Formats: sequence, C-alpha cells, structure tokens
Amino acid sequence: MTGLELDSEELPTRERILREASRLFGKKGYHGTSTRKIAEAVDIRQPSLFHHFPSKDAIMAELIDIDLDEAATVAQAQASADGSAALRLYKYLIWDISFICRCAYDLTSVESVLDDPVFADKRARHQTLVDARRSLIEEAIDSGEFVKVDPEVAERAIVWILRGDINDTAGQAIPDADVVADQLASFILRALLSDPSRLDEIRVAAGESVA
Amino acid sequence: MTGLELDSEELPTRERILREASRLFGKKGYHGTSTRKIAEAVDIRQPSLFHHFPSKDAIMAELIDIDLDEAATVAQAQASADGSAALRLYKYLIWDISFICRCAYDLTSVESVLDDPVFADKRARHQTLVDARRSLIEEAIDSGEFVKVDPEVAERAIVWILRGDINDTAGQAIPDADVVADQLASFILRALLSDPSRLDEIRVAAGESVA
DNA sequence: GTCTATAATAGGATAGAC
DNA sequence: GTCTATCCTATTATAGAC
Repeated sequence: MTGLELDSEELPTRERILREASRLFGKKGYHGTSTRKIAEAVDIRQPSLFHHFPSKDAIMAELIDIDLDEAATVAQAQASADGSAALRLYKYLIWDISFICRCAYDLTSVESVLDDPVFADKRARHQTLVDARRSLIEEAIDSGEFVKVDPEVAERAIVWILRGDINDTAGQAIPDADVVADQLASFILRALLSDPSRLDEIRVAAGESVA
Repeated sequence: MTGLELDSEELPTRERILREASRLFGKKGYHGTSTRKIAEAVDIRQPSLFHHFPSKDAIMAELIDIDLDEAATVAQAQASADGSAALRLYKYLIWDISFICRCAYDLTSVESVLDDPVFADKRARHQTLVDARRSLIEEAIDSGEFVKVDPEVAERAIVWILRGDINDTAGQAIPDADVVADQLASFILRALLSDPSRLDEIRVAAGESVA
C-alpha cells in the first residue's frame, strides 16, 4: 500500500524522491521538471538521485506502475464479474477515486506521458484498464441499465472526470476520500442511468459488498 | 475566427507555426517540445521562428489568448443573462464544445501552463471564465433546477469533461461538432438536473435561440 | 523572410573521493 | 549513500549574410 504514516523527513530517500518527483511532474510536467529541481526538493545533490534510480525515466516508470497496476486489476475483476454492470462500474469508480485521493503520489503526469515511445512498454497494462472500463460501460448500455448514449462519449467523460480528480487532489492524501468518491461516482451514474432513482439502491449495494 | 479554409501549405508561416506548435505542445507538452521540432514541422530552420515570434513563450501566450478570450466573453454573457440557469449553462457548454471541436489549434496544453509564473498575466482572464461558470452552476443549484450537489464537485466534473474534449479532438476540426457538443452537454445536464426529463425541453430551447 | 554560424545556458548522466 | 567535479548533448536565442 501507499499510505505510509511516517513523517516526510523520516522516509527513506528513495521514497522521498518518488513523492517529490511526482509533485513536480504534476505541477510542471515531466519534461518541465529537471533532475536538479527534484534533488533540491529532496534536499540532496543532483547526482545522488542516480544512486536510487538509473535514470529520470525510471522514476516516471515507477509512478506509472503505481498508477496502473492495481487499477487494471480491480477494473478487470469487475468487468469479468456477474450481476448489474452499473453496480460493478460504480464499485470500480469508488475504488479508483478513493485510491487516487489516498495516494501519496501526484499521478497527474502519468497519462500524459503514456504516448511517449520511451514508456511504450507500459501501454499494454494501460490498455487492459481501458478495455475493462469500456466493457463495463457497454454492458450497462446494452442491458438497458444506462441510457442509449455513444459508449465513446460516456467513456471519455468518465476518464476525464477521473483524470481531473487525480489532478485536483494531487497526492494530498485527502482525508474524506470516501465522500469525494461517492460524489463523483454518483455524478457519473446520474448522467448514465436510464432510471436515475436507482442510484441510491446501487450506492447501498456497493456499501454492503465492501463491509 | 479560426477556421481559415486554406490548404495547409498556402497558409502564412506565422499561422503554420501556431498550428504546428499547438499540435506538438498538445502531444508532447510545452516543455517537451523544442523550437527545433516546431521549425521542423513547419519546414523552416529553427532561428527563422524568431522572425515571427519573439520567443517560444510568445507562441504559447498567443494560444492561451485564443483559448480564453472568446470563451470568457461567452461565459460571462450567459452568467449575467436572465432566465433558466440550467438553460444558460447548456448554451455556454454547447458554444464551448463546438468552439473546441472547430478550432484549428490543439489547445490541450493551455490549461496545464496557466500555473506557470511566466504566464501569470493570463490568469485574470482565466479567472473570469472560472467565476462565470461557477456562478451559473450555483444559480442552478440554488434555484432547485439542479440537484443539491457540492458546486465544487459539479464544477470540477464539467471543467474536466471540457478539457477531455479539448484533448481528444485535438485541433482536428471535427465535422460533426454540433453532435459532439450536444452529447457532452447532455451528459452533464443529465447528471445535474433535478428533473432529468427537462433535458429535451432545454435542448429545444437552446436550439431555437441559436436559429 | 529565411538562412548559417554560434553564443550562452540548462539538461541528463558518469567518475571517483569520502 | 552522498558528495564534488565534470562530460556531453540539447536548448533558446542572437548576429549578420543573402
């Protein structure tokens, strides 16, 4: 898990590099952040970074793995499960938004570097996540649980609401992660449910399966 | 207006610089794009850029103005108009999404550089847009047209759906801009309207006021 | 208005002492 | 595990010819 409860100065250097680099990548972008600035934030000299990571790319690569690995697993599990697709999409959304809110890293920059050839080896994992999400949406539309909307439009709206949450919460380890998760996931389901009054039933069902 | 109907090779060099730079900024980020790459895309040598723009920053600054100026004006006009706030928000959304879809430039990178001190002089204009949008949302919630949702949550979802549209359409001058605009704006209103069945009435009313 | 040549700086990464 | 010193490349921008 990511939420180590140690004071920032007590953390191992490698961990502090990941956290400070993620914050700077999120704020200035991957290319807008120099290894000198990362080192400054961690309070070491620039070449010392290369004792912990072989390259600047390797720092980013680790952040990509943190962002994608668990999310792809959860999304795939819900996509291949049984029962209401709307409920399963809601469960995935709650998990993902909570994860983002609780995460110690600012993962803003991850999606924006995935197109770069340097990180081409991460694309398959990303595609797993995209496919699982898409399959949940299409299943819910086909079954009539969702309105007959273009799945592409629904997917884009969902993906960007999630990316916005990543950007806005930005590795701050938000305390009321559950509230934010429910608000955003509810926004999405209200927009998509054929019968919006089912929302409360879905929220209750998701709450029970967690507890 | 932005949609000059000339062949790309016929356009003045200055215009081609703006278009190619915007595409590269959108794909690789502002800092990830060098002036050499821009020049290469325009098919001139790197120093020739500086005959048309005093600096790389100035290219970005002009793209920021293109993105913000008209949008802030339209949003403010709707915010200070009378009648249903939900209808006025829908009208603004339709205008903004259509603008994005028809725009000759990829404006993806604009929002991500607004925090940079270099572009601090653009922030007031951006804030005008943010405030106008926020005011429309709060008015619709207070009047009961929208569900009692946290205005912050609604605003973030809307802003990021718009940013996603900017990113996904990416200066391609989408032909069916009106369809995309209606689909995304409808998604947003379905998520927010207390009585989702009012959506069609709002879409018709917005269509009439345009024609 | 575009070119070649080049200045000046900032970038990622390595070598080797401690 | 961190430091200083340094290499090499890429970057933005300028000077001046055509």
